[in-house]
Amino acid sequence: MASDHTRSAILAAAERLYADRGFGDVTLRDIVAEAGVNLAAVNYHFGSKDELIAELFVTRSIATNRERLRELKAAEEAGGGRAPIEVILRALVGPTLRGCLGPENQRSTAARFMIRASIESVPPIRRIKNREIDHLRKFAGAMRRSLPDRSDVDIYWGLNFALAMAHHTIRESERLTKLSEGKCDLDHVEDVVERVVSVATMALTAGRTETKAASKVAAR
Amino acid sequence: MASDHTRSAILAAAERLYADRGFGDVTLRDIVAEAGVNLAAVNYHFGSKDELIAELFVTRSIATNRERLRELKAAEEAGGGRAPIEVILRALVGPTLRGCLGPENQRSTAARFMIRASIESVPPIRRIKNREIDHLRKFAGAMRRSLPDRSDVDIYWGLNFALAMAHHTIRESERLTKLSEGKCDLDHVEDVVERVVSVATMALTAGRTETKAASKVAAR
DNA sequence: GATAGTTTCATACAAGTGTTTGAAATGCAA
DNA sequence: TTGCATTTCAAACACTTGTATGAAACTATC
Repeated sequence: MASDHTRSAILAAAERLYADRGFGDVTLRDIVAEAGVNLAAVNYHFGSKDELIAELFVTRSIATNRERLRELKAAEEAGGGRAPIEVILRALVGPTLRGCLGPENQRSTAARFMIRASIESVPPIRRIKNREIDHLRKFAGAMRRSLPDRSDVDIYWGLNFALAMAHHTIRESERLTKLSEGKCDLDHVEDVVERVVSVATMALTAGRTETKAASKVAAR
Repeated sequence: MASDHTRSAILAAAERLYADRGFGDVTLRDIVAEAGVNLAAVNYHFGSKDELIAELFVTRSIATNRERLRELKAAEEAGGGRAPIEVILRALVGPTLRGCLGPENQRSTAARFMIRASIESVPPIRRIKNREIDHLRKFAGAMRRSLPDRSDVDIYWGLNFALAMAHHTIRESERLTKLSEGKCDLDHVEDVVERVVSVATMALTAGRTETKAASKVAAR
């Protein structure tokens, strides 16, 4: 393999264009024009358009997942195999939020790309996301160890809600800013992380009889 | 206007196909074949493909919004202009969840269509969703009246998280079922509603010093 | 039952898509 | 240099897409 020049030029151009304009209206011709390479180069180097998109997404998401697991492992080792639930949740939602939020003008191309991927959900990306379950199971396991009294159902719901808050906040960050007339500050990412972690922790630790709603569920 | 037959056949066929196969790979030709009408009928009756999609989505979402506001208004009138926060949240997420979850084999076409719309987010639908802010403001107002001691920021974050949990649970219902190996039961919709309402209520009412994470946020 | 307005239909159009092809250029080893 | 594999390139291919057209069929009114 000579120098990868064409290959990485395509990857960079594609990520930039998808980040800026979404998957919907970026064609291979747009990408090769931006990269300054020939149209056939995409199929030569990647096989197909979908495989190009998949490679972009896989690269970024394994980076995020590695970061998540690194934080999780560090926390569990520090706690002798059992980490506080807040720390686990922070390892779960922190990397994603840090990767996608922050001052808009200094958001990396990678971050903007991942936001697009989260909003538009194109087939090759959906396929990859479906394989993420094993990764989530590791977090479910850590949460179970952290909260041995909680039922599996409660653990899964807590996990689900934590991801919900993080992803939805990313997806709808523009709308939240507009709705709150700028009062909700999404540029201080660590504050957002703490808000999400805080609520998810409450969801997971609240006594079953603390609220009418919760007890109603638990009583079934 | 004669009999609307063609027009409503197109609407029904389109909704069914979009619900089953998503927006990505349903063409006008698929729709007219399913509806048993001529290809040109779509442009004659709706102007364009996008306007057809928009009409489908608008119809369904104003129905949901009307139901939400009906519940909200009833609650506020019963409480003399101030409703309990749980009831407000239930009015916010209840209609959507009831419309989109429930036993899979008895989910209406409309429900499956709305799930698709929530997952795929195609341009004409995104445009409509952007106009939903005014509608959400009404809920923000009711929540402020219900919790006069809470800051606007907290209110908006609570609203955001409530919607996050509802929508994410709908979008990822399949994954949650798989992840939890069926332990999280999404068929009993009212239980799901109560879980979401319960967590959102905690998020909105928890004392600022109840958890370390929350106090950290409030201290800024 | 003729007429005007609406609706349907087969067909064509224009444009854009990802992909393939086969030859030309390039790089590299012997 | 020669020979071989890799990479680039322009061009064409094969299709699909949404939309437009103009004639035909229909419907209701007078």
